[in-house]
Amino acid sequence: MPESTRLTPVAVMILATLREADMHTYELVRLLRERKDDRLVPLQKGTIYHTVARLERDGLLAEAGVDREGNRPERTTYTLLDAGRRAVEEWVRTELPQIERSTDFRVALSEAHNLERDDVVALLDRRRALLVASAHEHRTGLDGAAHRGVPEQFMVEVQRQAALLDAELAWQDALRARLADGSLAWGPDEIPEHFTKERVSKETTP
Amino acid sequence: MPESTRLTPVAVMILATLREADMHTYELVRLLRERKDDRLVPLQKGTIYHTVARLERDGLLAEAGVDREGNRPERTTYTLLDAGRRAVEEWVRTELPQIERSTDFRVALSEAHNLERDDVVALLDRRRALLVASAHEHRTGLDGAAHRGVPEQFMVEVQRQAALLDAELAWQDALRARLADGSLAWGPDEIPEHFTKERVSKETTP
DNA sequence: AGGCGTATAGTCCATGTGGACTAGTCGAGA
DNA sequence: TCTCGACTAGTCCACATGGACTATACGCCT
Repeated sequence: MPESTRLTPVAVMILATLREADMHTYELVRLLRERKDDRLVPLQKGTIYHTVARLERDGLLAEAGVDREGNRPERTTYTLLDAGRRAVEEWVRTELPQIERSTDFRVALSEAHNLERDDVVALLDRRRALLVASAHEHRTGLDGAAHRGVPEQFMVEVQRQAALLDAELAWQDALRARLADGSLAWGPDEIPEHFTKERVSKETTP
Repeated sequence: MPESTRLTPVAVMILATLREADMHTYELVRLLRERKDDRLVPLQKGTIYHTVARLERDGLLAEAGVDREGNRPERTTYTLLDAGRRAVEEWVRTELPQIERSTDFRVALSEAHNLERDDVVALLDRRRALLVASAHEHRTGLDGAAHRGVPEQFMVEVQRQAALLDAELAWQDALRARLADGSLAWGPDEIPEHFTKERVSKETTP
């Protein structure tokens, strides 16, 4: 019943962040903004509070107690459930091979390190097929339009898309190669441990 | 009072289409889908009906009478008002120089032919500055991360963005050049007239 | 002639999102 | 010491979107 409703990119970011440590909602907001994750998706407070509530309702995360610091309003700390952990992985697996909805893909790429190297390579291969097909479709569309005498000014956006698809393909092939030959460190096992500790503590205890 | 609320991409497409001819909502749906404009933005019926209602409320378009063909349910035909015409132009002027929110930009680019050549060139120049700045920011961000020992696997998405920014810059410079030296026909005056007539009639009388 | 599928035309509700608003607390300066 | 502004933490409402649902009419096959 949980993974029936599709996750939003914001939801994925929240779950992925909770993977690192339990925290309360306001801290999520701060942390995500500090890390500039709003460069991918606009992170409004309202949205984040709503999303956390939904995720709790759907059993992907749960309250882990209420604490109050000093005299401030008490705040509810949340923890990631197993279902949540799995949901992130599944979402990445779904979105990583996609080519449309590019912000979903960017988020998926940002969270791809939650998956194993081989997994990612396979997903990128599927994506590659779509990229090639789409580039081809754009080219034939442009040719057809040219033949039918469609003025070029109406095709400018399509031309751009074709150009960017080429660039994307080149970039992705380079990434895939580095993943396949092992020259790019990947996954939790290959994170230098000094960095693992640093990650959360640095921002949560300023 | 009208242009206070920002237009959505769907709204812009609707207004731009009404520029060509008056039509009723269902026809808008069909036409936009036939032209594959849903490649830019998902075009749901619900969304379009709602959007048209909003646009009417805001005085950007208006009823142009109700007709019934044969015995079919009667349908309301809408016409574009002057405020609507201006709103499209303004929207394009706002979104064309932007670099984030890339689907807005793609729509703006698709509708850029509603603006004059020089206008577009100037807007693209403003956009170019942002592209250059963003590319630079990404590069320094990557350098900084490398120095601080951030594992590369966390920076993959940023690397991609940097690569795509380069490609975008190259594409845009090429377009700008063709606009500036006149080698790309632009604007309503430079559409071959056989095509102008063809455009609406072909799809509305099948 | 009757029935079935598809096209036409549109409504409605659940979900998601963004911005405005509330309200208490801490720190710095007049 | 009082006040003002900024930070903390969160609620609430209006708007946008998507999908399901309704209902009639037309064309085609049998």
